[in-house]
Amino acid sequence: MSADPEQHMVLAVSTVIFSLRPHPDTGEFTLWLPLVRRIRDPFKKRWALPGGPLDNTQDLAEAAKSTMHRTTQVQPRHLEQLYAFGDVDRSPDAPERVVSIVYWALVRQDEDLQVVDAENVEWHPVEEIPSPLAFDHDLIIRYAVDRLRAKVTYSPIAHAFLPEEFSLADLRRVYEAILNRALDPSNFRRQILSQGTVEDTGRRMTGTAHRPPKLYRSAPKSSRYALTIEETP
Amino acid sequence: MSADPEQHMVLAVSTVIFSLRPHPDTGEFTLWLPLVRRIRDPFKKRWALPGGPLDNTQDLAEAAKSTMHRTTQVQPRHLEQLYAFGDVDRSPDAPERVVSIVYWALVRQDEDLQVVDAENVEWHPVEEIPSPLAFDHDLIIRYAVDRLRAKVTYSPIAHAFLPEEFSLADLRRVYEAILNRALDPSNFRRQILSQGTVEDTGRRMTGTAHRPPKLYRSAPKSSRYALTIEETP
DNA sequence: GGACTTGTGGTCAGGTCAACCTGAAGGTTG
DNA sequence: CAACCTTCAGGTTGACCTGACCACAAGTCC
Repeated sequence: MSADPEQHMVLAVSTVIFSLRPHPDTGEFTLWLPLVRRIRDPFKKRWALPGGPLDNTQDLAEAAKSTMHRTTQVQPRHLEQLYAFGDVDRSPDAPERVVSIVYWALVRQDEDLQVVDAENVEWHPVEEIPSPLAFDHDLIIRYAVDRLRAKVTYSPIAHAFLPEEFSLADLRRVYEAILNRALDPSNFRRQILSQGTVEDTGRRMTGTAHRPPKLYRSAPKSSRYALTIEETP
Repeated sequence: MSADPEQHMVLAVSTVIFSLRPHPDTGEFTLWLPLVRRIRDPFKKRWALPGGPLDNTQDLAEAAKSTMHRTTQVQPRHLEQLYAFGDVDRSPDAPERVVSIVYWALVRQDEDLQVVDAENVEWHPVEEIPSPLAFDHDLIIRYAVDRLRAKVTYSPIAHAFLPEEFSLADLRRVYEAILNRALDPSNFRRQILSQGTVEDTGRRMTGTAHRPPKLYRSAPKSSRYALTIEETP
């Protein structure tokens, strides 16, 4: 247990990095995220979220970004603070008490492809996490997925998964992967267009085996929200 | 400035405590919150949110609750983590870097009335905050109010302001105070009843100068949300 | 009793959303 | 080449939600 008053306290940053890739078996798009295999106790050899102690010269979001880049070489597209986890007993057997400020991020599909798995870093489909993870990281991931699902329904963050230009069907497949259910193409189209978060590029995709779809880009954000603390690098 | 790598880092808890009281001038209900006058540098004599360093043996929420009780004698009814503020330059002139995990809470009207203002603690209407506050506390309050406004529209937290039994008009006045606009009594009634968060006690208020309203109590929470990290003491 | 105030219940028009339908525009296949 | 298949693009319909408004209920106050 960790209730020794004399014990050292550590402030750390953990990161949940979402990417979108086809599942190797089914070919369906699903969420993936990188895990790091721990090489020391506690939880030696268990998988864990990328993270590290907070550097005294970095803002929290900076620290999250550099942790992400250091472990996975990705540049997050959407970055947002999730929660601060700090229960006393969340790191049993650890020599020190750890308070983790968790950030979650979305990375773009095309950038993601350049990624080569480093040693002790592996990407996993979010429904096939090698549980139990170290610490309370299973809980953190569940919470992050819930937040992503909720947020995608009222905020245009899904664009962050896609490259510069995309068809509405691409965007719909992103939503379907996140929400894990099929969406009516026609209704989806109407909703997205009505909210004004995408704009027509005037061009169409070529080489499709069917009617070529229009290409869109995400519209420059109008300041929709009065106040936002989220960072979007 | 605070970018000295050798500098000490402190993990603190700050709290935004919302209460509902009539405004002394207009008699309209508005949000109030307690502030503490700082007695030492930095920001000596400025008003600040109640808070304190995180004790090594306490969970974050516990620490928030004990800070609230210590400074204001209130027992929060709804308690929720707001955000972790940790930019390097948020405490200029402070001898150490401070990362603050902020909680916000709602306290019940009737409990609130027992409160006697301690020295250096004062309650203020939320639109009449004595700005500028210490540190980034103005920003924190704005953020907390935004969150409260948003949350009240999709979650039955407003009940936390009211005593055990209340009329729908009482509840409506709470919503009106938070959202800062008038609501149609009839439509409000329909919405609240349809969401099933209150139940009829079978009794009516007495001694009113008009038709006596029914009394309701808040319904036992069904597990509406799949996953919640919020604490409601 | 009559005026007044607030609670309670209902109607109605407009908007939103999911389910469904139809045609357009390409490639694919015999 | 012609028939066909797939996906995009756009429209229609009905269920439901919401806000504005109306009418009555049930007390107190003068």
